[in-house]
Amino acid sequence: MTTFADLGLSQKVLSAVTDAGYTVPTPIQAGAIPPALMRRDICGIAQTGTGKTASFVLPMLTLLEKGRARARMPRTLILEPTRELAAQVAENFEKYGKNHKLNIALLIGGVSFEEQDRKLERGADVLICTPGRLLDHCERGKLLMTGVEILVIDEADRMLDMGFIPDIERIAKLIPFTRQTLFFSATMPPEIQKLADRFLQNPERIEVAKPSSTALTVTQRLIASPTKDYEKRAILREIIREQTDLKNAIIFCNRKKDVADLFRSLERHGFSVGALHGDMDQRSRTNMLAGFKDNQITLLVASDVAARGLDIPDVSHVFNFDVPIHAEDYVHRIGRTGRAGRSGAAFTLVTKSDTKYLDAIEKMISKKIEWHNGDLSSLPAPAEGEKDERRGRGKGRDRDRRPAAKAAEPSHKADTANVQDSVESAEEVVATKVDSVKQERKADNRSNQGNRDKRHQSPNPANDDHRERRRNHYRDQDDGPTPIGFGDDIPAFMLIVANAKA
DNA sequence: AAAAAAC
Repeated sequence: MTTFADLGLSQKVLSAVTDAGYTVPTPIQAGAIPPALMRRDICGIAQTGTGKTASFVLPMLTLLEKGRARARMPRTLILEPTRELAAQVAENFEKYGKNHKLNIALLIGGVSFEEQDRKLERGADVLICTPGRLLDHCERGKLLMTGVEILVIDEADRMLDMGFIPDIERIAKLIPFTRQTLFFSATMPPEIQKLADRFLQNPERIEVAKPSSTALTVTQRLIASPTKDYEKRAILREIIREQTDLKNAIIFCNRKKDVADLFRSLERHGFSVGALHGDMDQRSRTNMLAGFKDNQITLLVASDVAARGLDIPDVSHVFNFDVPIHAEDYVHRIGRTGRAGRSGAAFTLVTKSDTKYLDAIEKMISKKIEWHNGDLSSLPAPAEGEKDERRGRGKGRDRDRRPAAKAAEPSHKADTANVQDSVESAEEVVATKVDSVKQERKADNRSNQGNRDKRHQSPNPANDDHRERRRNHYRDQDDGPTPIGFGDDIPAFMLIVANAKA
C-alpha cells in the first residue's frame, strides 16, 4: 500500500503530515504529488472532499524549500473562487508548513490592504488569492509576477460559472511561460478542457472517481411546504425541533435576502444561529464560519457561497429552505453532511412551484427522494383569494378540492397536535413581545452611540459599505404590501412607533 | 427566480 513516505515529499512535510494524523494518501494525492514534485503540470479532476487541497499544498511546500522569496516577487500563486476557500487553503499551508519558515499571504477582498501590503513587501513564498483583489494589487504596482514558479488554478469549473475566466487569463499572462501549472476542476466539460489546454503543457491527468454523487450515508427527505416565507419558516422550525440527533446544521437559501430574513427569524425564536452570504462584511463572514466550526453556533443559514468546498467536518444536518435552482447545487449542498463515512440527514422544503427543479434533481441523482410527511397533495388547499384561485379558473379542480380541505381543517391534527399548535403560537407571541423590547433597546443603542464595532459584529447582512446599506434599505421597503399582519416578522421600527403612541 | 468577486 502506498503511504505518504513513498511519494517523494520532504522530511519537513512528512513529519507535519504525520503529526496531523495521516499515513495513507487519498487517490488524488497519490496520483498528483509525485508528478507535481517532478515539476510536471497537473490536470486534476476531483471534487472537494477527495483530499484535493493537500494534493497541491504538500508538493508545493516541498518544492519551496529551495530558494527564498524576494520583496514584491511571490514565488507561487494559488487562485480560488471564494474568500472562504482561499482562507481554508491558507490554513492548510499553516498546518502542513509548520516546520517551514514560509511567508504566506492571503489576498482576498473585503479586508484592508495594509496587512496584505506588508506581507508582499516582506516577500511572499505563497500567495493565495481571489482574482479581484490580486488584480487590484497588481494595478497598484505592488506586485511583480515575473518570479512566480508555480500557478495553481483551483475549482476551475466554478471559476467559469462565476465569470472569472477573463481575470484568470489576465493573471496568467503576467506569469512567465516557464512556470509549472496545477489545474483542478470538479468536472471536465469541453469548455473547461479547452481552458486546461490553454493553461497547461503536457499535463499529467489525474481523475478520481467522483464520490457516488450523493453519499449513501446521507438520509434525504422532502418536506411539502406552503409557498409563503413565514409558513416555510414555521415548518422549518418544526422539522428542526423534531430532530433528536441534531448536532449542527447548515440551512441553505437561494437568495441572500432570505438568508438574512431566516437568520433573524430563527434568532428571534431563540435558536443558536449564524448567517453567511456574500453581501455580509468580511469580518462577520469570518466570525460566523469560525463560530460554526467550533460549535458556538448550532445553525448556519447560508447562501450557496457555503455550498461547495468549505471544509466543515461533521455537519449532522443540511436543510434546504429553498430547492436549489441548479440540480448540481443540491448535490454540493447535501455533500456538507455525511462526510468521512459519518451519517447525515438532508431535508428539503418543497413548494408547489418547485416541482420542476425537484424533477431535475431526482433525475441527476437518479433516484426518487422520499417525502417525510406526505407529498405536496397532502398540503391544505390555499385560503380564499390566494393566487391559485386565479390559475385554477375553468379547471374546476381547485374548486372541488378547496371545500373538502376546508371541511377537513378543524379535525386536521385533532388531538395532541392541535394543543401543541396553540402552545406553539402562544410561545411565539411571547417571543415576539420579548423581542420587541430587545429590538427597541438595540435600536436605541444604535442611534445613541452608533457603535461601529457593534455593527461589525452584528450578523446583520448590512455591510460597511454605505451604498450597500442604502440599497438594502430600499429593497426592504420595496417588499410589497403584506395585507394581513407581518407573520412573525414585525419590523423593529413599527414596534417603536407603536410604543411611542401608547 | 441566484450567487459569487475589487474599489
